[in-house]
Amino acid sequence: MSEHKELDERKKQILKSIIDDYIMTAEPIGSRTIAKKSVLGISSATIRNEMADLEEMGYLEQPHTSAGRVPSVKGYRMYVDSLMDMSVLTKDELLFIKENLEGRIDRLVDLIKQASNVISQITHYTSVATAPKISKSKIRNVQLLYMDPKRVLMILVTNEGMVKHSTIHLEGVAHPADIERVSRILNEKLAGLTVEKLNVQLIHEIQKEFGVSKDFLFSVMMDIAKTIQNENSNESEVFMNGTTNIFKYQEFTDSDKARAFFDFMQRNELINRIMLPQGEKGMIDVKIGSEIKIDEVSDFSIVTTSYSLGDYMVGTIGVIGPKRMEYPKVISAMDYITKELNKELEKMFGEENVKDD
Amino acid sequence: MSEHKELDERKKQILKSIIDDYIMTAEPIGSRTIAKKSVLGISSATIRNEMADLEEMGYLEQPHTSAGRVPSVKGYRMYVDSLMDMSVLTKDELLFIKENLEGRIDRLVDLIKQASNVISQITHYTSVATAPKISKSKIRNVQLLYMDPKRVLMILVTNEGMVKHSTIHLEGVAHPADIERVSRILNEKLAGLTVEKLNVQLIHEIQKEFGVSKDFLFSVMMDIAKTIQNENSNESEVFMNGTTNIFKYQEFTDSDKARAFFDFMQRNELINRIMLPQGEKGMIDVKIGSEIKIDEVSDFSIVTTSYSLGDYMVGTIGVIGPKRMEYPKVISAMDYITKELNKELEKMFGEENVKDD
DNA sequence: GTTAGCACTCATTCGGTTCAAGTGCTAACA
DNA sequence: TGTTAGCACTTGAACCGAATGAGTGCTAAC
Repeated sequence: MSEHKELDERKKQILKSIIDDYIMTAEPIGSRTIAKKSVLGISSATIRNEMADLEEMGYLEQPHTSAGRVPSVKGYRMYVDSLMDMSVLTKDELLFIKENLEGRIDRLVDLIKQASNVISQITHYTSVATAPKISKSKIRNVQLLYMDPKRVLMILVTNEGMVKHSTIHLEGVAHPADIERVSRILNEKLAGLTVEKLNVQLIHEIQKEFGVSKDFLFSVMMDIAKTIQNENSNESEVFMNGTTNIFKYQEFTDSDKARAFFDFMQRNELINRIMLPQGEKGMIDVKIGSEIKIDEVSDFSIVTTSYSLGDYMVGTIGVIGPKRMEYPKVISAMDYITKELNKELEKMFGEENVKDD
Repeated sequence: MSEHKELDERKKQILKSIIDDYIMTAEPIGSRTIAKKSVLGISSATIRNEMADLEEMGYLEQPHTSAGRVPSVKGYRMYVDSLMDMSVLTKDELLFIKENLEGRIDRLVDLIKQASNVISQITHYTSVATAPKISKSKIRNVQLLYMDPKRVLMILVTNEGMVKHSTIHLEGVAHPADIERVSRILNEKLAGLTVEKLNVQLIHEIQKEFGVSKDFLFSVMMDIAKTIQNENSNESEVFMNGTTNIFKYQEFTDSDKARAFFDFMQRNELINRIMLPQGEKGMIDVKIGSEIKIDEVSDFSIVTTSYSLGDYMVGTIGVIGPKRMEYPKVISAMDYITKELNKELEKMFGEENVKDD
């Protein structure tokens, strides 16, 4: 019974062994198993004593008296923070990632989807990604297209080449020629601006200069702002891959558990909550079970990190899997993939942004 | 033992009773159950005889000798084709559908997604919809935007107001002013055309008239065609709702079955196969178990129908659920929702198409 | 043609036994 | 004092056989 809370070296080794084993088997680990596998020339009885200590300290739990031990959240925490071996991806994995991310993808969202897809294939867990938020993005081009007397189609291209569109419903009646004229004016006046720059002054200015209807200008600008800021609302669009991987892990073969998982994965607001960017840039954030603070996923762990371009476009990618996740593997995969993704983003949009500023 | 294969009235009644019951309970149905519930003043022994006949004729099956009977695919087929009562949606359901489809949706795909969503909520099964195919659609507007010396963004608006975009990679180096000029020319020349009209002659014509680079024109046109025809390739984009409803049905609580279902639902090529438009316009197509001809879903039934606008835009919506599906309810829901959807599409795009022709 | 009655089948349930894994504790040992 | 062998004890899982009961098919009588 160590009277301080610091774990001595041997306890650490034992804890690590238990967790390594548990991650592979999902079965409670007994003292004999560790005694046999561990390099420490130590009997099972001694290990039993140590395990009792570790349980008392809160690193391990016992499903029932005659079963082996299972890691607690605190145990996993310790494991992730200071016990686990770092892992390296195999040559094949690195190649697989590169091949699937480099080059041939033109669209921002397709790239993100692909990154998510790659992560779930490499890790064998479920991966989630949120679409990038681009509130600080500049307007490259705005175009209004006459649809019918009551509707105008607004197409917006941001500096990154993202294309958004929406339909504007008119109060009055419009003529194609008018719409086209306003379209030209707006394109000229708004190009290069960020959403924040769209304000009442600007409307006045344009109105004065060109004599365009104030109401119409107002609804168009509102629409543009909404269209961009949709991306920026508290609910981002979410991409998922490998949800069925959950069935690979015995603790979720029970159909109630699986169901709970799928139900959770459909709840966008909750997914968004776990996907809030955490920590500093480039940091990989690990949350284990109850640390997530959402009851529905207290049996899971999530590993998230954010991708970005400069500081004006940000999104999050993550992995969700059982608490006994292969943390080393997931972390190294996420790290590498995020870097590749960032590189790719830089390639796609990097230079222009520098150039434009 | 009726010597002809035609079922007499009583057998039909019994078969219908059994299937009605089985749909509700998913338990094999015994002769006593039917004797008690049925209006025919007939003893269980007689029903036993009839059931034996029905089994011999292939309408029923017996999981094991001491169990009740279960409908066979042939039984369900008979039920769907001529036995079942038609159902009517409740006032609340009709209202729910109207409220969720009418008005307030601007975008084509959002409307389809919403229809799929509504179907899964009304039926409590999984619903699937394919994005509309629009190969015969006309070009309303084409625009090229200079991105950087090697890339041009092409934005295409179809007559229905669908916005598509893609990035064109250039061989040579382009100047913004050139791009803009070509953009104007193309917009003028291509507006109102269908994809099929984009051919080599047209390229020559434009080249002659404006002296634009042939290579460049060619790659832009290819891109436009590809962009529209993507929609028309053998793999449409698929929208799904209510996949987790599968857990509601006891025959799929077994996690292997659930897993098989989810695995299937991820296989786009298979979903596309079951979603091929069947039968005539407005027809509701029911396929039961093995009739689907895809092993992975031989435990399911699917009900599909297509939505359309004129004859140049078509997509399919469907429901997938257990073979013991509530066919009457699903069929009436699909029927009503498809009609609402078509009305909505007509409202969105109907008049203009007439006008443009 | 219908039905009562009965012997038979067979999946499911339930209690009890055994089994094996694992523990905690004690006592002996280095 | 820390380590270890040994042992009694706990407990979930697996196995087994009997009882249960839903349902059948068949026979014989109506």
